[in-house]
Amino acid sequence: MIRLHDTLAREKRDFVPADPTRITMYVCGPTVYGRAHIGNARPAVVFDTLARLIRHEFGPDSLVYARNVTDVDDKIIAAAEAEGVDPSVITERYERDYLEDMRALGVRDPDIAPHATQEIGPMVAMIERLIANGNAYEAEGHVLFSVPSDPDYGVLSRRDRDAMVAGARVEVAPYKRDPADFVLWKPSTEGVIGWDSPWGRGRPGWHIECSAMIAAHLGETIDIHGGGLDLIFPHHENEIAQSRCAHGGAPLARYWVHNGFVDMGADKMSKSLGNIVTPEELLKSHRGETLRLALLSAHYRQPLPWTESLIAQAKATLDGLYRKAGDAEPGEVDKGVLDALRDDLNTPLALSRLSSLEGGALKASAQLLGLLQVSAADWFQGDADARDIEARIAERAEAKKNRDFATADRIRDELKAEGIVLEDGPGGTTWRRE
RNA sequence: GGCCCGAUGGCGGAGUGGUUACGCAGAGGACUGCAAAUCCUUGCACGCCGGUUCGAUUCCGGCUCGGGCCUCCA
Repeated sequence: MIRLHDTLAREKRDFVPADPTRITMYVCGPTVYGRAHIGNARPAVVFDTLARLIRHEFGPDSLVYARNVTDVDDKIIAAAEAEGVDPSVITERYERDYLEDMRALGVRDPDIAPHATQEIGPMVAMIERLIANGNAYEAEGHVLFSVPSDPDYGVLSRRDRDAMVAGARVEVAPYKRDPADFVLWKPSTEGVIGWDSPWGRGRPGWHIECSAMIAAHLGETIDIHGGGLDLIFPHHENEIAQSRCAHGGAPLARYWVHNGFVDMGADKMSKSLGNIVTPEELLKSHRGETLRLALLSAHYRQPLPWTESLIAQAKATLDGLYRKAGDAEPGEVDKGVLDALRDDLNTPLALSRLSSLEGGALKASAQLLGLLQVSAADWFQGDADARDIEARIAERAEAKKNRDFATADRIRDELKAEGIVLEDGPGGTTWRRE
């Protein structure tokens, strides 16, 4: 039995899917206007790990995992204008980069990757239904969701309308009937990306994208909806309102799962704060599994301070695990690891269990976490020039045989300077990348 | 101001009403020509003040500090 912390209930609940043969999970994916940072990677890694666990528990074909791509957005439009190119140039480039980065972190592609620009029809249809139901209205080319029309608005973030309005830090547009109302459709001026609609040429608001794509691909009520903590309000709150009002009150998701932030120093990492570090940069000097282990080293709901020391610890831990696993074939997944993961995806506890395992059980258990995915030889030696290194090791062995330790040590030091570490064992000398 | 979350040893980080997390780093030893790796041993903790209790790091209240959200945000 898997237990998950449900943000709506603010407590851990037994995870009982509506249909165990078709479990549905939706996670808010990237808005592709720039390179992903390591904070963006956390939900991708966390929910990838959850997907692996669900498939292990319920069967390989039990889960339908959707992660969207937001490829129409004001930031994308701005980036395209800045470069003087079509928005699709921007979105295609950064989606490709995103997938490359995530794959390097051992994140499997989701089953479905809906793109906002490909789903305009369902969005328009949902907006029409909301208008018909009295939950939305047209004003000056915009369509707005009427927050006062939904008495349950605010259940996820637990805030009442007065609090939301009082703290609002953005000017209230004059066409809004209520300051809390949010945009479902907005007009596009000439030359800006847009689609024809009953309300004129325009483009969808951010929140309706997810609601419409979830309904189109997964159904009115899904099992798990995931994303970062900062999406609780307003994004997920608005999704709930739209979907529930469009679907006769059917709940949008049965479990709401939110990951904490990756912190830089005292602050969260974000593009607007300008304190980001990207997988692209990190992957130049660290392997993807190292970064993945670092991201899994804290519980997913806890903040994770990102430091050089964290990465170094992850690397050292992984070296040790690869040594212990050796060339073993994956065996049975350890029960302690499973129990830790079943308890609200307690990856730090699962990782601590790994250190007590070896061989096939270690390999199988680590692979459930997306770790130890390559052979030990690949991990330790990788693409280093084996033939050259073997030749120099032979040279050193000859020197050692002649008790010419000065030469032997010189060769060892030279290799060390190239990032190759030698280890003399009873069966001879082995080598690995640092 | 409102809502929410956190505070554990040098670092990361679980967990628990009463006995050891675990990992990384460090120290000592074994092994080694010297190292590395490995093995053995080892030191270091539960923000503050109250309360409940035979007993609290663990439960409750308050406080302090830190973080997040309050319509850009994973």
